[in-house]
Amino acid sequence: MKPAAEKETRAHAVYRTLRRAMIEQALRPGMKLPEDSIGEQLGVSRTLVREAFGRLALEGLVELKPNRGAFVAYPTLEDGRDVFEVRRALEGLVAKLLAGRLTAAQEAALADHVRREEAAHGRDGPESIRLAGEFHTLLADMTGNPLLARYVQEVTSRCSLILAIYGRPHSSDCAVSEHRQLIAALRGGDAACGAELMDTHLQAVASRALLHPQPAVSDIRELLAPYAQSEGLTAS
Amino acid sequence: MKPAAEKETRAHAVYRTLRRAMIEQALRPGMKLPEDSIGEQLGVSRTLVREAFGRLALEGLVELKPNRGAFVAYPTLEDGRDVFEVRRALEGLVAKLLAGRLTAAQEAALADHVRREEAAHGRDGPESIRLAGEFHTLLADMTGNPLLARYVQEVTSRCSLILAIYGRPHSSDCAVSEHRQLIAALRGGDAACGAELMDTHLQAVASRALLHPQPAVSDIRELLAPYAQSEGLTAS
DNA sequence: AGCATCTGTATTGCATACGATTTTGAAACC
DNA sequence: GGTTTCAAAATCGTATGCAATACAGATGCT
Repeated sequence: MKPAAEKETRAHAVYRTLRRAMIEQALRPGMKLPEDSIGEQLGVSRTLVREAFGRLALEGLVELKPNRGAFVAYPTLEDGRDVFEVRRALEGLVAKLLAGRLTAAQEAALADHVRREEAAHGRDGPESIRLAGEFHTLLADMTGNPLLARYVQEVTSRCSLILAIYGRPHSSDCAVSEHRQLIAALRGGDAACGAELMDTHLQAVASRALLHPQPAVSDIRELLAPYAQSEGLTAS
Repeated sequence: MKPAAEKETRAHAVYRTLRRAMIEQALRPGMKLPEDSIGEQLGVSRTLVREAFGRLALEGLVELKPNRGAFVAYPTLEDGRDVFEVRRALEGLVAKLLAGRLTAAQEAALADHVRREEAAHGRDGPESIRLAGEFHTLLADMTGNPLLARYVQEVTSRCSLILAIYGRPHSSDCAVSEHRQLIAALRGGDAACGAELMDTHLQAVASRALLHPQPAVSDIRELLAPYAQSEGLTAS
């Protein structure tokens, strides 16, 4: 009956929960992440929270200050420039690998995703940001290169943070049409053209990121509650 | 720039120890890594060993099987191809960024490193492999892009494993001269030329690792060696 | 003998405990 | 009033303990 799915440890659930909370900006850059309260809120012990922190730190989403605790990363503008630099190289490779090799099913999946992006576009809430990122990870997955896919996911996450800090409120407005163009170019099959378009798209995303300060923190528990529930984690 | 005088937690020391042991092939691909015995050997508790495992797993050096424990990763040939594919993209960027921008100090550091590579070249032991990898991480560090540097370090680590499994004994023989050429090209300042040379160098490394030719039958013994060892079987 | 089932043991997943370090905040001092 | 001191509280780093799972050898059945 069941396709022998992975058992998915709870530590990983905590990781995914926190990750999503950060991508969707429920947890804002710079916020303190106390092991105790987060564990309590998610119904797990500090051990698992720490495990998640370690992983998130490696992905650049949290910063671990020795003996002082974990914080949602607050990348500088220069960090942002570095990330985009790497991202362009990685996604350039994605485009090169995918150009002219998209299956019909893949094209459908992409079209479907863009449609969802469009639907979420009105309310430019957290979902819109997440979907825009997921378009790129979806493409990366299609290369069949797991390492490449993981790296793209990571730089995409980091970019979400950077946009959260420096991006203008309506920054993701025009992304949808650019995604459509990109799909068309990849279907066209010219690798150079696809890579080029990907590059200009990313440059556009990067340039949309300009200086813009952001508000401060509030209660972590409240922010996490909806995430905990949707991931199957229940507090006491 | 961050002052961040890291206090270097013991967990990180465990990580570095294990990492080096794997790069230098003291821990061979496929070996079981029991938390208890390793912790005992290193004088720390399982907690810290687990923490190190988590990090190493993310870097592809260990494989974590749920409820079964940690093993030194045993990448397939296809994994190897994927790694080299990403590696070429990343290091192509390194070359592009560095071309014509090497300071005198940097050139000196590179020359010095190549000299050390040459020195270690006679005994083609683990040290030779490690140094060859470190040349690339050294270059990546010089870009001043920490993310790029981390990725290059990671793919380099993974390549070390792959070479340990599939590489021929004298595979790193000619690498030194290629490194010299590369430095010269970067000093020359033509970005395209530097990137090109980096690419061919990496292709050469990859093909030396038998990624392009199929592994011959005679390699089977070597493929099985790590397994044999982890099972307590001794061939020769 | 060959195969399935059971049971003991080793090892992991996770929680908890405790000393160490940092932070807080109030009292003391200039 | 502003700064310094110092103790209490909060939080982290690490070790250890317990339940759950997986593995190996023994036992029973055909």
